[in-house]
Amino acid sequence: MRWSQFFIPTLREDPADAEVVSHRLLLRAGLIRQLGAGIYSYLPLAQRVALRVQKILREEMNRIGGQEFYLPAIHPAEVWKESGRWSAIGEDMFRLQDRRGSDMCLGMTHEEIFTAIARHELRSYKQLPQVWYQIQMKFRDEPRPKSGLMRLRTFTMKDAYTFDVDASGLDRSFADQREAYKRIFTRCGLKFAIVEASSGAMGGSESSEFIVRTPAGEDLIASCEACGYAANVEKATSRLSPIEDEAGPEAPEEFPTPNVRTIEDLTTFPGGAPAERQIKSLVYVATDAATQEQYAALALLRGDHPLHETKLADSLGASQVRPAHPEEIRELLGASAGSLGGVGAADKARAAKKRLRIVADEALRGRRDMTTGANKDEHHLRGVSVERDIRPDAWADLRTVASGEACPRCESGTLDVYKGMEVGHIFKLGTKYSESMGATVLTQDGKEVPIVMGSYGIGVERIITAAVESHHDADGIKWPKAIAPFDAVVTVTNVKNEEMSAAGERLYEELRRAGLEVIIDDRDERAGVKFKDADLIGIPFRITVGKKITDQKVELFDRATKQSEDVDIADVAAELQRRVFEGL
RNA sequence: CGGGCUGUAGCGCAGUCUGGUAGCGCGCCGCAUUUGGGAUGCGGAGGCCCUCGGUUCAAAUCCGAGCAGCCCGACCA
Repeated sequence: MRWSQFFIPTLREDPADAEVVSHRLLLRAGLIRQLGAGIYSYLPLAQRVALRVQKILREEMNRIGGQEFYLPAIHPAEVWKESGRWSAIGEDMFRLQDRRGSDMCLGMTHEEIFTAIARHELRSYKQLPQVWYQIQMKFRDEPRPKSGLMRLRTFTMKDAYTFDVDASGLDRSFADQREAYKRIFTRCGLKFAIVEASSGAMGGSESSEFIVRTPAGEDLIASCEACGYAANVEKATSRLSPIEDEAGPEAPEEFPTPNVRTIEDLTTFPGGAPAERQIKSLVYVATDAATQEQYAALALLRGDHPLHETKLADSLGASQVRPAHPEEIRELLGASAGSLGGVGAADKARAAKKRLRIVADEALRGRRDMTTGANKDEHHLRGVSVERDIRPDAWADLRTVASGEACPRCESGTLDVYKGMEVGHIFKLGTKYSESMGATVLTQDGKEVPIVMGSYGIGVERIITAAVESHHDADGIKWPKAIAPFDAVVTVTNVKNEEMSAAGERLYEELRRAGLEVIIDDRDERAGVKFKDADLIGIPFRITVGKKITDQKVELFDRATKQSEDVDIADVAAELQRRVFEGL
């Protein structure tokens, strides 16, 4: 390519709306332009990067037996109604109607569509396993798109689906995908962690996220350096030192607590209790994942422990939970937040004819002589034993872990909580979709069984974003070699100088013949402008053809290390080939 | 959906409080000089001041409604 004719609209100044590093640099380097909130156009430079990412995705998918499909992006509602997700998914789905008034949607993922194919065509265990994938546009009407390509409303996803006859087959397919993902992210120049995650509304038994650490990330990851434990905080646990309680009184004792509204208030109130001796009581409204029925949930935690809402939802089997409104709380328990508690809550709910489910955090197991609200404004109870006086409907891990807590897996480590972005997510789906949609095969002994599925996604834009977040400096992007838009740029410092210009053109042709992706900066600009632009868009290597050409020397500049050296022009092609292809 | 902020030239912004000729920097076009880290001079082009309505002799500016974007939170497959 010739820079003078190639569309690279770089910006000298930072765009006002871009705060996150990757967003700012992708705009400034002329890769993307915004069309709307969470909707971006990819300009030629970005498309070159995306195509290289996709090439890696295809190679690694094909390597584990993947077969590439290309499915529609617009779907009739029927298949989504069959799986139950037409109603289970809320406003995140773009919905529309066709001219006949039939419900349609834009595809936010493709489990239903692939399953619809599988149920018609897969009949026998002999056809399994199958590994199907595609690289396709996805549409999700995010409530809050943000940070450039980090959270988009339309994006490119490599989504793969596996079909096995049984759980052990799924285990193998899942392991294959996991290994493929490791190779993909490594080849793309990313450092990542594989973490346990909640499978959420996706369903299924197990899921792992691939996370790239960056301050711009939206996920919180708890990890232990000592043993390698890593989990999304929506799933992470930690080991707590046990607390020895006194037996306490025979029964809870009520006492007045005027003006006490919070756990904190009660720690300083005369006759109160330290936070770890209090029970925090939080009322939520949960939506059942299967029936869509709404009901109240009372979450109980140790006073100094924050709730993690995803954990609460998972423990209830709810598709979503939200904090109850003050009126709802009063209707249910007859008191305001600040004086709530689990003692007698079930009776109160029954009296109010409301369904209530009480879930207690594991850290409350066996605790006695605790203090909590009395479900009577400005009154609390002391001497509460959780099992004796509350008898929760369920025990679950509800607590959000914090940095510095002890690792749940190893003896010595402590947890570090850091921000990261999800670049890939793999799920063991099991039979959720095959059962609801009737995708079955016959086993060897002639039994009809639902196909056991897995689903595996990688966001192409997320890889690009993570690469920029991980590889940049004050001058611009430093693309990892495998996904850079070009391998090298030949910079002719002065195109009006015949000798430089001619040497540059000859070198450009030679490098192209050597199999390198090269762009020649043949613009009639001053050298400084060209250097700044080359640094900004982040091409890994720059060959500067300048004054030293009289001695047959050019300069080889490494963008990542900023090291440069003079090389004989005759040796450049071989040297570049060595550096570019090394490690790929 | 709640809170905050912003819509003026391609980009970054001033002007709005106190109504009266629409400005600055960068970029863009032409000419000259310059040519290894975002050159200099001279000349020039470029505007539905987000939209609609209202007040006024007069609105970028005041009032009302709407739309859009960004940030925080809620949310998130």
